[in-house]
Amino acid sequence: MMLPRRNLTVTDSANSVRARLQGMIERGSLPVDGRLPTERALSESMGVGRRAVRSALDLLLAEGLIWRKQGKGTFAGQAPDKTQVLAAEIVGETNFAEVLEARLCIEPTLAAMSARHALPADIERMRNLARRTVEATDAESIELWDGALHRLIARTACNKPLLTSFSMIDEIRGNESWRGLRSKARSLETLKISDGEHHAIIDQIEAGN
Amino acid sequence: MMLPRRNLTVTDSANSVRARLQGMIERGSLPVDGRLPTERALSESMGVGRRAVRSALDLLLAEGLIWRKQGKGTFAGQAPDKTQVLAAEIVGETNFAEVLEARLCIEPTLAAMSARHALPADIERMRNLARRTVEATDAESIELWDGALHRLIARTACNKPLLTSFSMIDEIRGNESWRGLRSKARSLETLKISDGEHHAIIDQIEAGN
DNA sequence: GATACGAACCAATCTTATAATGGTTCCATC
DNA sequence: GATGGAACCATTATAAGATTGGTTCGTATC
Repeated sequence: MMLPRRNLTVTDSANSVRARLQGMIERGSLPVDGRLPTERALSESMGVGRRAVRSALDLLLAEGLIWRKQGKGTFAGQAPDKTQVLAAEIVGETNFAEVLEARLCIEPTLAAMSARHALPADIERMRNLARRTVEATDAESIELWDGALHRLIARTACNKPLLTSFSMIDEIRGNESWRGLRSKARSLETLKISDGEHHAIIDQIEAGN
Repeated sequence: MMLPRRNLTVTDSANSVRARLQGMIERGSLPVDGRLPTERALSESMGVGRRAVRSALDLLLAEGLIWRKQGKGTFAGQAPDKTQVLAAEIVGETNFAEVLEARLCIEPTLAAMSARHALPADIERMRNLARRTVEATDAESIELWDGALHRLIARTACNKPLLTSFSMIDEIRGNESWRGLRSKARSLETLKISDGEHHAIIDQIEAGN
């Protein structure tokens, strides 16, 4: 093992740690709650400084693979949102048209905010999700990838109140009892917001508009 | 098993306690959180048994004047709903600028929806609230009436998901810890959205735009 | 004998103190 | 300049004790 190039110093040890952590995450060798070892524990077990561990975690955080909370810990996956209960309460007091209206109010703003905050890596992931959406064949897969794209845009908008609102509305929309309505709405939606429009939106976000 | 005619007998001392408690509530001689003394304290201070106190509280509970929670206490008014809980959860994960952005996203849409659903009586109430807002002198009153106007517009929009989002964001905005920031934001806001603009908005809603 | 009071207990919550964790800064070393 | 180590800060978790509403039982007083 030789590493003569000291140029890549920042990414050198940190990226090694990142790779090992990513392996742990993807191997699923974590507690059920997805909790990672503490930074100090990782620093000791991997024989590197805590700074390198934090750099690695910063990378994983930017990739959306983990989330952290001071005083709580580091966890794989996405931060939990407590919007389910609220959504379940509302789902009986509204209808599908209202939910569509609400989405049309919030999502364009989220996209505009995302344009101001999204990182190149985020754009890359958006394009991947848009590609998976158009490549998907069955209705369930389309909904899965399309939903992931919308959630990614919402998350990269960096506005917690609006993100929570979006999550809640998205929870309502995803309600099981509206499966039939969703498929009908999707056929309308795919006519209007086709794959090309998806990429057009992402282009706008990338351009910062 | 046992529910004979305790109703009549208990009402004697219990009803007396109920009256005194109702007086306390309506007189406003309670802490800001509306907390009532504990059952044991009331029992001692009023010279009756704890059972009588509980009967009195049961009556007030049935009347909707108080709410209770085991291990927590007895409080005047209504129990906080889930949007308040959700708002309290995310108030620590956001900042004032984000809340302002979120409001600017949702409120214009709510006004537009209100224009499609508001009744003449609603318009009348809006004008009243706008008048009270401009007539108010101290900052606290302005905030009170202005908030009521915005909530009325949100309610008359007839869109439950968006109304819930608005309520949640409004709860965050009203957070106690941001009192100073709010007064600063208000001075900016009153410059832009003056009383004239309030009425202009209401005019638009009345016209159905 | 019915009712009310006091006491005790239970379950949920609050309060407080302590420990743990992420976030940050500083310093010594290479 | 980068790395590792240490210390400190702010937030959260955890555990123990106190508080509070919910419940039951025994006794006394009428």
